[in-house]
Amino acid sequence: MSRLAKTDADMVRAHNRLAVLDHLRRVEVTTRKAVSEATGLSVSAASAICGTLVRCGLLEEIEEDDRSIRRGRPGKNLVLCGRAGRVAALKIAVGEVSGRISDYAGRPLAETRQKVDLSGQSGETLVALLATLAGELVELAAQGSQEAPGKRLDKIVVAVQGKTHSDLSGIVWSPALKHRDIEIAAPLAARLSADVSVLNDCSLMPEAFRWRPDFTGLDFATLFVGFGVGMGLRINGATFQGKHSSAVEFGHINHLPGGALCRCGNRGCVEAYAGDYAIWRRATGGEEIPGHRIPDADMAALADAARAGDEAARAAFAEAGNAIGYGLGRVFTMIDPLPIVLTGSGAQAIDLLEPAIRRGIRESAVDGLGAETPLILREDTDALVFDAGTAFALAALDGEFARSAAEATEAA
Amino acid sequence: MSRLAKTDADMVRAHNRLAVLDHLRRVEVTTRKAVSEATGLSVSAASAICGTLVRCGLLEEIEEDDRSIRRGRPGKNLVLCGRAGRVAALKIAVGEVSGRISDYAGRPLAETRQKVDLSGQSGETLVALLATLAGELVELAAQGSQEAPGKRLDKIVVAVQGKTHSDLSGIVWSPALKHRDIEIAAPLAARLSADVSVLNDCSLMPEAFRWRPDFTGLDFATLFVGFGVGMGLRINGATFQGKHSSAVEFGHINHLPGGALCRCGNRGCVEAYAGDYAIWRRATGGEEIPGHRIPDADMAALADAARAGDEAARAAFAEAGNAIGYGLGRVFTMIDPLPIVLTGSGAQAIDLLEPAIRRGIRESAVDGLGAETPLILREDTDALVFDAGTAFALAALDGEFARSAAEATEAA
DNA sequence: AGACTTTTTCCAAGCCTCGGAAAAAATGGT
DNA sequence: ACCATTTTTTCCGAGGCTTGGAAAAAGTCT
Repeated sequence: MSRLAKTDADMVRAHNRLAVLDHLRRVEVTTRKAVSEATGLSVSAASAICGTLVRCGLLEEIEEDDRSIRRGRPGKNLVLCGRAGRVAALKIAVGEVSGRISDYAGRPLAETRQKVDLSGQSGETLVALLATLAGELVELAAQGSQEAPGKRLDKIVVAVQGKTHSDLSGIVWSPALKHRDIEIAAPLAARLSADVSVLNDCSLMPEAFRWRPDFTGLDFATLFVGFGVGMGLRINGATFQGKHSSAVEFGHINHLPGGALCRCGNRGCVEAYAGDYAIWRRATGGEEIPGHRIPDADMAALADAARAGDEAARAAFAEAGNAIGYGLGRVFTMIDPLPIVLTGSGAQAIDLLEPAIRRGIRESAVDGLGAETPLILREDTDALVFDAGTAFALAALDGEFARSAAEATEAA
Repeated sequence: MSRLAKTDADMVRAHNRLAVLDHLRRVEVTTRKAVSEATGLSVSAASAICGTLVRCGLLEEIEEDDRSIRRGRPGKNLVLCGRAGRVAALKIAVGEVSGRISDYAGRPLAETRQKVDLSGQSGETLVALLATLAGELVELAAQGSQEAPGKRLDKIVVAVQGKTHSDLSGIVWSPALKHRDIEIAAPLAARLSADVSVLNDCSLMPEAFRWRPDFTGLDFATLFVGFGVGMGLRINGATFQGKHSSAVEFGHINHLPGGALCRCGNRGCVEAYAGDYAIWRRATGGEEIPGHRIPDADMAALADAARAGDEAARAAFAEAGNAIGYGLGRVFTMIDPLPIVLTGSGAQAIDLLEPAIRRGIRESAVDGLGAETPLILREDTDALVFDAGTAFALAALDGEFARSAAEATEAA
């Protein structure tokens, strides 16, 4: 009925514990006093909460000879306890699955990658594949350190190229798979007895910067330009998740009515100009959509040709940049001019794209606002997705721990 | 530093009081028991809070012979107390200022409207004009009821055509005014000793539905099509406010690269096809932007001509619908397919626009998603803006009351 | 070794909300 | 007319969390 729910002491406790955990995510190491200052809690309350979290096993006190020449009683250093949990970020892409496992402190423990032809696979096979991948990661992590062998995962995030359900339960459609509507979260959770969330890779990306001090309070967009074109948005401090498609389908925002043919069946989408296949066909004079994915090496070669003066290649990249620029201009007009984090093969060809991108923004945004927006390059897309999935998982875990707060029953 | 702030008993109290007030905004009349059920608070807590709010003068108990044939002790009816405050919604448009004053219960007390040539006015004159307008409204309201004469306003919302500062302090630019960067909130607040917020009219519109049960939890867009084209968004239960321009500049989302000339100086904006002036020049074969605002009567006549079979007029409306449709398709691709509340002169010509709008959405959104989205007409734009401004003001007032909670010192 | 400084812990107090019991206010049956 | 029943409201003690100040702890400086 009512939109506003009540609040009580339990929620106060959970909220404040989460505030403490959130602070630790940002600073790595802190003291009770610093927690008090960062959160606004009284020193008594901050100290009490820290004490509880240490007893819960979420935090631990470490001896660290900071030895800054300060007088007075030195603060006890507190850090997140890696042993409190484990999360995995898995990634489903065309012809490949990969993943990273991290401990509760966010330290990566292991990564793995596996080429595999997914296209014809059923949902069960895919879930089995992911379960195996997760098992491998746990195995690899166990080799690294001898403690807590065979420990289960607490939370798994699956990042998928393509459209996912907004309830994080599975895949609606993916270019990596022939089948549609594949349920992932429930069956994978049952197999691994871990919480599973399935999200679109691009819309997840802003999570990678969740605790980065230089991005705190900043709204920005992540832009993937490669075989497809996708976007993630951080607005008002929250990562945007649509109700319907879960993602900002930037690549399918119409660029030119009745324009070039896109994989989605429509005409004139941004992707139909800026996707790898679009740049390729434009440079090679085709109009069809290539049946195969253009290898990264081929795209790199094409970029080099453009740099060497190949006119068709130059024009193809310029047209791609123009479509991206107009798309960004449209987004900026709607939302706000935003800094852009760029990744994918487009980041490698940024020298060819940037002038056209900025010109496109200038021509399409009111007062050309946003044409000078910062462009931050992150060439390693996989790392970005792993960072994002891990942050998403850890944030969710923090929330659960803050709520449940199982105080460890200590001996004597 | 940290993004998460602490919570304490004060915030719990404020939050729960706000939950009670929010419930009352939705139901008009309630009882302590019903409050408990709606908010999730225990009956004791709900009763205690209601008691306090009654003593604060925000709520009052009324005798109402509901006389439904129920046994048991009848609940005491509670309603918002109109005398607890007064808010005004003012509107600045091209050649006109208008306003409505309402009591704390949201009941309109008076409205006024005044044709005036604003274009060359300075900021001081504009503020003086608004102050006079507000004074008139207070006067009119005092005539209606004899109690509390000369009572001041608690909160004023100024809705403006054009771009406003995101801190709600004033106008960046408006088609109604020649001057730019006009400070409104501070000087008007000083004159009237009331809190003042300045917002874009279109982005404010979703607030009109804030407490409407049929819109609760629903994301939707409000679309104004008239002399300009603007949009308001309600996303994830919040009315979207950009950091930079405060508004979704839907009218200036690019429709066709290098297309028709727009008032903003760019080419190909949606407004350059769908604004009154754009439809007019297209129908009359011009390419220039008319120097004057096309009167509503002329637009109505043009629509009638189109209905009577005038080909140029039909084509002009169809082209406008197409641009709107592509614009919506682009928005839907980014955000989500959303129901649309349509207002402005475009609502009067919806029969001419709708087919082209839906075709445009179908051609530009992925899978044509959103082409069948509900289109809700609200022909009275002023009423919509007043509703929205009033709701915005009352919501802000509720928040302040819930926080401050000045318990009235009762005699004896 | 003693004075000083800074961090941490401890304790009583204040606010909320909660749950159950008691009171209040009306209806229905005998 | 009176008593049992039903439903709403109020009252009261308990529990939980934060607060502020005092006391304790753990170093540095002279």
